[in-house]
Amino acid sequence: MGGLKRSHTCNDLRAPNVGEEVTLMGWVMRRRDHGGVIFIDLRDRWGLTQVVFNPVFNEEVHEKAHSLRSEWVLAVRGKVEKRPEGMTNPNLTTGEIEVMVDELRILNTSLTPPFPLDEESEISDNLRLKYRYLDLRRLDMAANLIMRHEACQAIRAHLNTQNFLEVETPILTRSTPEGARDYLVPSRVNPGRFYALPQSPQLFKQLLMVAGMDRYYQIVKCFRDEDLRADRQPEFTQIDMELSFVEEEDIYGITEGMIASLFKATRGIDLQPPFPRMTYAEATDRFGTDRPDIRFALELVSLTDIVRDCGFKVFQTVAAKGGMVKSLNAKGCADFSRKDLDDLTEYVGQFGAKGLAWVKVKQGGEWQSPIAKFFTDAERSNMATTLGAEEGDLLFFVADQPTIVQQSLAELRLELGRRLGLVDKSTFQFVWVTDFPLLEYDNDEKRHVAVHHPFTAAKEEDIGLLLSEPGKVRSRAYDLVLNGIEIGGGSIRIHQKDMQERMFTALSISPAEAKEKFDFLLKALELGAPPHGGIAFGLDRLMMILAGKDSIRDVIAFPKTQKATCPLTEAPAKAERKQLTELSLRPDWD
RNA sequence: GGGGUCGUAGUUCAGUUUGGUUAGAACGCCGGCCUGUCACGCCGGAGGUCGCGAGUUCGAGUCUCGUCGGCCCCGCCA
Repeated sequence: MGGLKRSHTCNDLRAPNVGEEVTLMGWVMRRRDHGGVIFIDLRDRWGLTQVVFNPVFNEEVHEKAHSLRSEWVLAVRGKVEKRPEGMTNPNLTTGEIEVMVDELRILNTSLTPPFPLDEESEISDNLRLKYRYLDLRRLDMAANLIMRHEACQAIRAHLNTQNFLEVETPILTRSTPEGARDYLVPSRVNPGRFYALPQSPQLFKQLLMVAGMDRYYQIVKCFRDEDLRADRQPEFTQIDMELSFVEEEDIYGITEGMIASLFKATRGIDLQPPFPRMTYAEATDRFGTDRPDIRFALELVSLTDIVRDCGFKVFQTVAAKGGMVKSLNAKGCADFSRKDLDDLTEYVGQFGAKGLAWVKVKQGGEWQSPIAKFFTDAERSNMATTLGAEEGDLLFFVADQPTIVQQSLAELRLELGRRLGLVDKSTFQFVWVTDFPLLEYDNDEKRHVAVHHPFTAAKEEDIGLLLSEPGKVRSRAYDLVLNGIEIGGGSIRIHQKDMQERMFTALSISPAEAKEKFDFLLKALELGAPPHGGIAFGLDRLMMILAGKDSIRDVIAFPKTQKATCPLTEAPAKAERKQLTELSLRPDWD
């Protein structure tokens, strides 16, 4: 750097610095060459400072500055000057000053970048990821990483005051059944054996409780080999916590404090814990989902009992066969066009709904609807009352098996919320969802599987039902939902060996299989395991929401494409034959 | 595994509906002019494997089939 030493960043200098001699280093963001005076916006991670090359001030340096181009790396030494009257830039934090350059060092040149590095241009994801180091040089992307750093700092600071211990757990571990597909790593020294990358540090953090660590946390990578989404990457980061001698209320309190300090540190927002709570049963009943967006109403209304004996065969049959008829009232939407209704019908179709019945409530409460004629006056009036229907409203109905009704109406509700502008994007609405079912029946596997995971404790009063009516047992699991997005979940764990064995039985995991795969856990549970529980948060999703982005890729430095590739490194790549042989792998491809 | 959508200059896009002369625009880039700009301005210029491969046709950016890739979604994600 030619003996120059940086004195300030590009977001440091203000009016009080006028007169100081400073040295800045950074990238050429933009140049405005007037033939005479030349302006350069110099950029670093912190911001922009306008540096000026004036031939009257220093002719030699001005001459040299003509060659400067986008993204060249510079060191400039000069004097901070107050901008002339009327020339300040209120859009820049450094807009009151500029640096009159007396010495210019070109630290590196740059090819013309493959895409503009401003904040406005929308570049295709492929190109952004291929040149991610350029993409991240953009100030808005840098801001995301900076905010993520601040979030991690706030989390650590808060948990440290609460007597937590940060402990690392293995990345090379063993596959456990249930849950997502594992990433496998072959073992060279143990031919035919494989490590699995952790889907979460679940068992290790429980073992840390058995070890007496009492309060553990870790900001840790987790791996799941499943298909990607805007909010799902194959490797993602969890804020993982576990606590001993606690029950649900302790977890809620600790994490509400942590989330509050996180929001304060990153966005300056004062949240008001405690967050509202809702049981799983209530959430699915009112919103059709276990992650309700409570920023707007438009709740689902059950009509199953009302239409059980009605004249409309579709509804009647569904009700008779144990299905469900639910509805929602889109207030004031009776002016929706035929196309709107067709679009929405198609929309709910992708969630399995075979149709979307609708009613437009006209003058005097009269029904305009293809299905109006199937109902008696009394039935219509009964439904209208239940739905609070008024003139100008649009009523939607879905009749099917419960899972389809709930999901399609939950999604229809969100879609209507978006279309009608019901969502206040500036608010953060948290809700704890509690009392999840412990188990659900899996039609493919022909057995019950854990809704949360196999180490989740059942509610005391439901334990008796574990083997007789497993589907009715409620668990001590909880999720934290923010604006309709699941940002975290956890549970109070099973801490006694016999209870864990009964759980495996309920899951149709044989004692032999349990011994083979979970012997280490069962042993630990009979060697003084304390009562414990915990929770884990999706850091990427939290940051996505805090940064106001639609994809977690925007808050991850080097994310992967939807096909789980990295355009920058071109991972995954082919392996050398020799490497595979060393791993005792004999591929039958190529 | 499935559905949708996009792929044209370095970038972002128009052109594809209804096949037809030399594929356009803006920004960027290159050159010239310019001493107060801040998305500087003005003048000029260069720049194209229309993702790839077959096919239909006198003729394909445009139609058909296949294929590759980006994105969104369903399934999947304890």
